[in-house]
Amino acid sequence: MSDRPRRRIPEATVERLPEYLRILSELDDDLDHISSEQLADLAGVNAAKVRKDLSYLGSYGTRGVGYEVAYLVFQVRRELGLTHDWPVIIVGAGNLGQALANYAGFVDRGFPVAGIVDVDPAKIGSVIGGVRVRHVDELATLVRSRKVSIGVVATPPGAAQDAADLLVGAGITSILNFAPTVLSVPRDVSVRKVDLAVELQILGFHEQRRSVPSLSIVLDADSSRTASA
Amino acid sequence: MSDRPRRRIPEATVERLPEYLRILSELDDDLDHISSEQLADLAGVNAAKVRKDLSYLGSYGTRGVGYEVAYLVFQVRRELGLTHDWPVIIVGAGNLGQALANYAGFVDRGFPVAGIVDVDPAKIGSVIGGVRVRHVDELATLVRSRKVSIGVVATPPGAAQDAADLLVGAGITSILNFAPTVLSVPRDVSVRKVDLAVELQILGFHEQRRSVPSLSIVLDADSSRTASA
DNA sequence: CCGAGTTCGTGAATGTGTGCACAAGCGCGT
DNA sequence: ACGCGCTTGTGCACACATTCACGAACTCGG
Repeated sequence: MSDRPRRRIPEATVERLPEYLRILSELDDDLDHISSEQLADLAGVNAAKVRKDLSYLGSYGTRGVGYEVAYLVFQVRRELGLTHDWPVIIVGAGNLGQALANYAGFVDRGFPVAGIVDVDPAKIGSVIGGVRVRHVDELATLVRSRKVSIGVVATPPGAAQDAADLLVGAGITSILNFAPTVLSVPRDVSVRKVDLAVELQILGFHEQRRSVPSLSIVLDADSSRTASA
Repeated sequence: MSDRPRRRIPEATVERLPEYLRILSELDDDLDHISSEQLADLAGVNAAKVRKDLSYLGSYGTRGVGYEVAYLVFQVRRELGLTHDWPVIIVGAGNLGQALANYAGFVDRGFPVAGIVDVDPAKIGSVIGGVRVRHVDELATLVRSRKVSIGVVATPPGAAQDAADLLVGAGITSILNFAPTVLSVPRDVSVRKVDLAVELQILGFHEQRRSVPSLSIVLDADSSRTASA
């Protein structure tokens, strides 16, 4: 109850912790300890990185033994703020919004869908993933009554900024944006963006490089981004 | 025709170029030049970064004037390998696979869906986004006949590694993985992963930090990740 | 043709992330 | 009780990324 090391955790580490957590959660129950090397293999990174990442949480490993899985899971969850669920609200019930609402991975990992809203009367009332689609006018009410702090923007690009404004107005402080648009929000609101086409374009870049090693020798191994376990 | 500076482009820059490209493509036609500062505002980054990023492509700006939009678009597209389309194949016709196939942003930005495959007989034959769902056995044939080099894994986690193996076996060299699983692939295959729940967990982490500024003062401004345009 | 104003391109400084390599600590067998 | 083998935790060096700051190059008005 008393301890809280509270070191500052590097952003790069924060982005890897969820992956470690997923892997640890899926391990066989009869495996009670895991070494940094085993975890590293499963996560497709190197062992030193795993140790350094975990060391930011405190010294939860035992030399010569490894990390106790159950305890480590608990610590990572605590650090990520997963001691309780974080309800999310989805704006936009199009293809993507529907897929997201149906995606079991959300609720499984602590992010139940508290609501879906849209402007299209044809969609309102239909039930997706167990949640009824409501009119966007009810957004603020929903956010407040369900104590939602995370919003997901799954609208067409043209409506994304409006959606963000609505979310911010309703008191949302974190936004996950799937629209190919840069959102403008107050500084104290966090935004993460996932642009599917951007991911493909990055792959396309490397793909193209691959076929033109002509000049500039082949000093471009690019072994990062690939895994081996 | 002759020139090709071919400097090595940093990965961080590669990840931003698609965003610049999108913004530039959406600009008014009557705007023929743009300054690094304007572009930076639109992209939510700082101007020096834009200039440095663009400088890796060569010196395509004019001091005192800015960058000629049309020419810059051309150069960025060339650098990203977008001089021609890159057909993609989607494995998995579930909610996410369907949403992806329906997503106009793919074809609009040069990544037409050459095929969708699944194992479920109930799904095979249905048409999504103008493409008919085929049996996964036809994957290799499709890949080869349509010269597909990019695969998208949109299967449940348990089937993701099998899907990746099939893609690699068929000759795919880049994979975009939406399944919450670490894929193991030969070193010469590029993999990018998008895990929706991970994104939420990262937001959750910051969300939780927000509510506990108690100790450790408030030295955590975290102004990155937000934009202002 | 010159000077004021603008904007690029980039060297240098700073900040962040990675990975090696090794001392310190733990468990187990004898 | 002790030594051996294993694994963590971390200092350090290097690589990568960001930002500043300023000279160079351009436009335009007079």
